[in-house]
Amino acid sequence: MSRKGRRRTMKDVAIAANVSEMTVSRVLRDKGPISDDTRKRVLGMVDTLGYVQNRLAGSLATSRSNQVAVIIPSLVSNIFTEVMSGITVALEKASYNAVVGISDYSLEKEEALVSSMLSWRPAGIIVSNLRHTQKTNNILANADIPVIEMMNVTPDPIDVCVGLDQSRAGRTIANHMLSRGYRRFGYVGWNVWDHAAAQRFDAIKQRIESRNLSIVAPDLFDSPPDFAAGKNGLKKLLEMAPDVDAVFFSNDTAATGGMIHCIENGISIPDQLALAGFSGLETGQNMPLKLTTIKTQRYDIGRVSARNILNRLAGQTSQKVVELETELIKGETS
Amino acid sequence: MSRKGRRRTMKDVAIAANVSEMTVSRVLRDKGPISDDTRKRVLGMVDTLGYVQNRLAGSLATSRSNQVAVIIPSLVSNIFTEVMSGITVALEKASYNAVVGISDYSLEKEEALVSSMLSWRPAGIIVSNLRHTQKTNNILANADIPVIEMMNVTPDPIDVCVGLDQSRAGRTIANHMLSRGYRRFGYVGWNVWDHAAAQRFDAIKQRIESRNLSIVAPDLFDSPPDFAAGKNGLKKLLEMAPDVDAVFFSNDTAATGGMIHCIENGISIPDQLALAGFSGLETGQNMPLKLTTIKTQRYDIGRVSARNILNRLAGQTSQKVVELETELIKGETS
DNA sequence: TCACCTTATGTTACCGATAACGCAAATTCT
DNA sequence: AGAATTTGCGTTATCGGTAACATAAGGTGA
Repeated sequence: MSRKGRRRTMKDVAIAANVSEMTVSRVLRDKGPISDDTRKRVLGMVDTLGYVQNRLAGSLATSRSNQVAVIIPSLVSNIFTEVMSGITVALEKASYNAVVGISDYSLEKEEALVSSMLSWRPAGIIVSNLRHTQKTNNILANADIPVIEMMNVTPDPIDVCVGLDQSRAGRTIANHMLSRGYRRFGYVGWNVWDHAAAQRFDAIKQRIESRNLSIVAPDLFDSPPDFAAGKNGLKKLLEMAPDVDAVFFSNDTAATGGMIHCIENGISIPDQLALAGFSGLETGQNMPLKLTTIKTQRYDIGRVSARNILNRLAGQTSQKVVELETELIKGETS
Repeated sequence: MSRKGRRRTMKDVAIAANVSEMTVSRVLRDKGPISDDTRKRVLGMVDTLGYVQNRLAGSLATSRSNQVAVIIPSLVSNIFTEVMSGITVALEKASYNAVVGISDYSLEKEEALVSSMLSWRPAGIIVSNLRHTQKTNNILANADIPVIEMMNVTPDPIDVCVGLDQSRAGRTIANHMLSRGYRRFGYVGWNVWDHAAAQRFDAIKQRIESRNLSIVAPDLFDSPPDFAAGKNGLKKLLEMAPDVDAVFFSNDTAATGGMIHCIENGISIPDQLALAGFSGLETGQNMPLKLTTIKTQRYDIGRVSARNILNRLAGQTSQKVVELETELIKGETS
């Protein structure tokens, strides 16, 4: 318990309990037959000495780890915090821990994070989206541990992908808005680095142009759109193109900001302007007008990704592509 | 580069480059004099073999690590995501990584996380708030690494605390609302597990009662209040106590939800009802009415906590208590 | 009673890196 | 030119655990 001096090791406990280090190890891992007497003695000494396992050594010896590396682009968006909840809850049940890295939507940072995290020899790794640097792809392909690419799906993932069909989601929301009769479209979003959002936008644009209509999509932001950016973005968009009658946002948070802009400026929704978001966050559904959006299973993406890793560590196989359903929420903003 | 076979080690690289393992190690860590020729040969082999360092071994040998453990109560609240940003940005500059654990506001989970994370021998640890189980306190006190308790301040932290004076913040906002002339107060929050919120509430209550006024504070939630809970909580509060003229929320997100409730129900702010939040989130300041709140330096709490650890690892000492300023935002909701 | 199986523990050899020290060749100094 | 450094690299021991095998004591069945 003393503050000074070097850290306690198994040897200290072993000597104090008058057994071998191996016996201490066995007691702590509940392996092999141990007499009640020794167990008690060892655990007692662990406690009085304040011994804390060194998993560096353990993991090195067994080449096993209970850590799963997770790389997400951002913590600011509620999307990824919900995904993280799904992951941590699923891992926790199996006494695994998530080690999180934030890439800030930068593929270079992602590459650095992947290298750095793999050097700790995690049991598995979860990365976001499908686009990576060539080197990242290489490293992941040779990592020899389960690799999940989450959020999006593709026929040829590095290992396994868990997510939703972003293009189909884009088409669905576009079709809905078209079917509601809107004809002059705008887009408030940020596609530069967010490849999934870009994919949705492309699908939206394609649907709209296939009807010989067009969509105003100015490049408004240099960072992922949050509430304030959505509010401000809509304002700017309306200055540039005052006649749009429906606006797509790249996410619900931005769309909610847009709704506040309309409320503040007496723009009547959906008569004057219709709004559509993406994600189906609680907040959007609790606004004065329920937001039209696509509901995604964010928590489940995390949960399923984590479970997939755990299952495979337990020897099971899995499909390469796990697609989760989305659902159109018609809402009151369109 | 081959998929099969065991992981590459330094030995593989050493043999391939025709040098000793030590030389490979030196090249990779940029230590000691190495001829350009050897360096090139080694790095080339590292690349072609796809060698990834094993930091378990390295860290074990040096008993040094570039990981900092961070335990936060939740990711759902924007507060902690901003704190996390501050931490990761600060650590990143020094090539350190944060390893995050979520305690879900449970002191028992926190205890388990602390044990688990310390077993990986991080360079330092950051925990949230000041209240921990006795065992957690013991473990942290004996951890022999920098320990930061963040968000709150106390004269006797385990090691160092970085945060704000929650009680003073509570008094400040209470004084402001009193000075605006409100007299029938309500509170929408969740104090059961969030000790910092409870501290603020106690201070608010004390101020109010010192004026011989009272505050209606029903126990409305069993989970930290988010947007929907704030909206719903205000509704319930007003059913129970229709005559309140000012409501404190335990955070801005909930207060924003409350504002939406008022907008939907034609409750005029602040004439009929005044609202006060806590945190000073962007969103609250972008609502139709700027929220009255206390602005806290969340990003800085994270940044300063991380820097404090880095500085002390570099041999510098620091004060035990680092208090960050708060600022009253008078807003338009009071 | 003896071979045989449990049960409970100890011994030895590693896991994959790095610290500390050693030493030859090349360079600089006097 | 010979001594003193410096440069460039190798050897050995060690970090703190665990797998695999060994071993001693006690119980069991024929």
